[in-house]
Amino acid sequence: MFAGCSIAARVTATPPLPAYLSRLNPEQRAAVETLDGPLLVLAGAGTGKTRVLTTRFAHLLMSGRAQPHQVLAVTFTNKAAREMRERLSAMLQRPVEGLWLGTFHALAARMLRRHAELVGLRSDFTILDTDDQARLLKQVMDAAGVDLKRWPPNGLMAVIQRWKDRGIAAGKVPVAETSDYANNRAEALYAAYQARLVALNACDFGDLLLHVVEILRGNEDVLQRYHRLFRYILVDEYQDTNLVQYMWLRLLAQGHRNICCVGDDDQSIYSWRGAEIENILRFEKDFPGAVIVRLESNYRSTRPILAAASHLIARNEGRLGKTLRSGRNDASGERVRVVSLWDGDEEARMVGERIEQEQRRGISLAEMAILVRAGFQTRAFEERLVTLGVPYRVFGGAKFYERAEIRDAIAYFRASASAADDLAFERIVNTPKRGLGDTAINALHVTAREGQMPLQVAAGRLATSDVLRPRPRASLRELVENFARWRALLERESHVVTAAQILEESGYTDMWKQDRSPEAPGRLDNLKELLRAMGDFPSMAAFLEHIALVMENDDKAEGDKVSLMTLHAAKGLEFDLVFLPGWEEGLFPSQRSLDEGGAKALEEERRLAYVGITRARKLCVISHAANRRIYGNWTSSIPSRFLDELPEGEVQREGADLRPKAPPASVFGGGPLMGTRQPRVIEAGAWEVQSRPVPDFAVGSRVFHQKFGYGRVTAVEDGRLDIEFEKAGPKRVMASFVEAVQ
DNA sequence: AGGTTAGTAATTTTT
DNA sequence: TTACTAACCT
Repeated sequence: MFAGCSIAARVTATPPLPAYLSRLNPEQRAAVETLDGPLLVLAGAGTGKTRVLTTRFAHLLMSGRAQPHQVLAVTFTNKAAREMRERLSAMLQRPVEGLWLGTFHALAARMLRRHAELVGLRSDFTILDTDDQARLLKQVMDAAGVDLKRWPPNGLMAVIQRWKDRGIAAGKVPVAETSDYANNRAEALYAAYQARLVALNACDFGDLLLHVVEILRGNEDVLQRYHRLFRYILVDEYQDTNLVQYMWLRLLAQGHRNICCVGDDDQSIYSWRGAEIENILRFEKDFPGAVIVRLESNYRSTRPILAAASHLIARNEGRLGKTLRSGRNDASGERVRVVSLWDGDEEARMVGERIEQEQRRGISLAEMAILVRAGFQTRAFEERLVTLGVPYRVFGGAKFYERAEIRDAIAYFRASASAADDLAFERIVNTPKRGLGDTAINALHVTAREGQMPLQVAAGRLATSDVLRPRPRASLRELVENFARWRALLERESHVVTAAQILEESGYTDMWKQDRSPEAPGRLDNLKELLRAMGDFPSMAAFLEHIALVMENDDKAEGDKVSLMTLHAAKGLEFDLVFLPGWEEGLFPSQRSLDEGGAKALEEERRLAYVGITRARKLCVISHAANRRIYGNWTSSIPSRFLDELPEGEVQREGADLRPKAPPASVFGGGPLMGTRQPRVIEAGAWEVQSRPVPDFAVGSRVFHQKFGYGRVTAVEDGRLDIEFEKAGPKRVMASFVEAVQ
């Protein structure tokens, strides 16, 4: 009884712990409760990052530290933003309004609309998609007389994008960041492109952040306003931020410095998109006095999986350092499998068999995934799964809003809503075909430029002049009349009804109805889906404003299906069973990455491997094939160096007899790869050499190959043979895989 | 103007 | 191998 009293007294002495905090482990609680000052949360894979983020947000509100609108919460994807919003309102048990929660781009766009005039835009500026950007840039280059064959627009696009990622505005390119593209004309073209954007009252994705940073830098009063507004800043996936995003955050965090960044340097895999891993590595320097909390208790994977991932990633030099430990009691489990196979077909067969086997053992297909380095690798597995009748779903590919039919439809809507939207009008002026070819389009541009008018107005002029032949002239007249009518209709009818009418009357739906290709019905479905989605918005203007930034990806997770996707697309997901095929030098790590980025790129490839392994909860099956058909011809490959970097004790090797000997000269040739590579140690037994000695082959000798059958040697080079096969035609194969006959 | 063919290039893609 | 683009023919 006395004991009972004293416990009661102690409980009432400290305020009761809110339920949402009691569910956290100590390190997670530290991440949630360290509210003031800069905080970096290093969240290893599977350590409850999302839970910490949302709990921290909820804690800020519940403890009365901030009102919902006083917290700036930034994510990279719409999906992450949506998830955070949903979990937050579940935690607070009410819908939350007025949040500054969204993607970098959406939040920047929201700010930019408020201050657009400070960078020469109107607040109703259009956000261009990649396609519009490319076309506009091409026009600018064309006008500047650049030889587009010699200097592909995509190259300049990349240069400009990189500048924007790094916070460099047109006219302010530092000497160290110049590009020799098109004989040093890149800077001038950048300026011309930006001028065109302003003239069109438009900006691209990169501009959203860059413009806002310029505004915050140049307008103290605006900056002050945001300092007063945001008391706390939360950032997700900090390892993926680029320089301009960092600048934006830094400007906003000046003063109170209540910035909490959550991320994992070991999962930084987007440097090629401008992400700077240095941002997270130098957090302490950027924000002196910063607290760092490491989340290292992993609740996702078995011990061997964690051990394999940790051992591999420990090879990287540039990392803050973190060790995943199992947070579960039941964490023993099966060793990671490394399976060696003869060729890609056999690899696909192996994966298919194991999928069926595991399915029989009660694991659902939705809990299995095949994760590949590059998109084209999914094909072999698709073919196999189709043969087996195993349902699967391929993630990635074109996003809903990136599909041609969706962009076309939106272009119609944009051009209807605004006669000044030249890019939209130009996109659909001859879609469906209206007999308006190069001559007509050129005439349109000339008229528009001379009269300083939008293309649609120019089209009206041309329709009543005799510059064009009768047929295109009539087409233009009809189109101009249509747009005028649709614009009027938009004023008095619902935007969904109008949209449906636009697609009908323009002949756009008919175009797809008459299309015989197998994709056509799907495209019509997508258009219907688009119209349905429009209903969620109050007006056409509201719909168009949001579409560029927040149109969702189409992949609905319905049905029990195996997931097929790239390693990049898999970040943030988890599965019971994960297949990681194609672990071969050249493919993974990717030769191209290594060529372009050297040692740093190799570390990023290794992080990609780490991401892949840590997606698995129960079993991870890694494989490589000795032979693979790449772009139509057979190539032999050596196992990925990453396979040597797995801890021997946690790994079970299978199918050793088919592996080729240690790298003779790699089929990928010398090149930078050889320069950046560490010398490999081939453990005896691990990569068992074929017992049969490799005989010498003379040009002209007759040989047999397991896969291609009989053939005659036409050339011998460095352990490889060019062989003219009787059935399979000319191939280049490793000498060790053929045997001499007669 | 529009369809056909030959030539060439080929990762990863949050917005 | 495939997919996209640019010249080329009708």
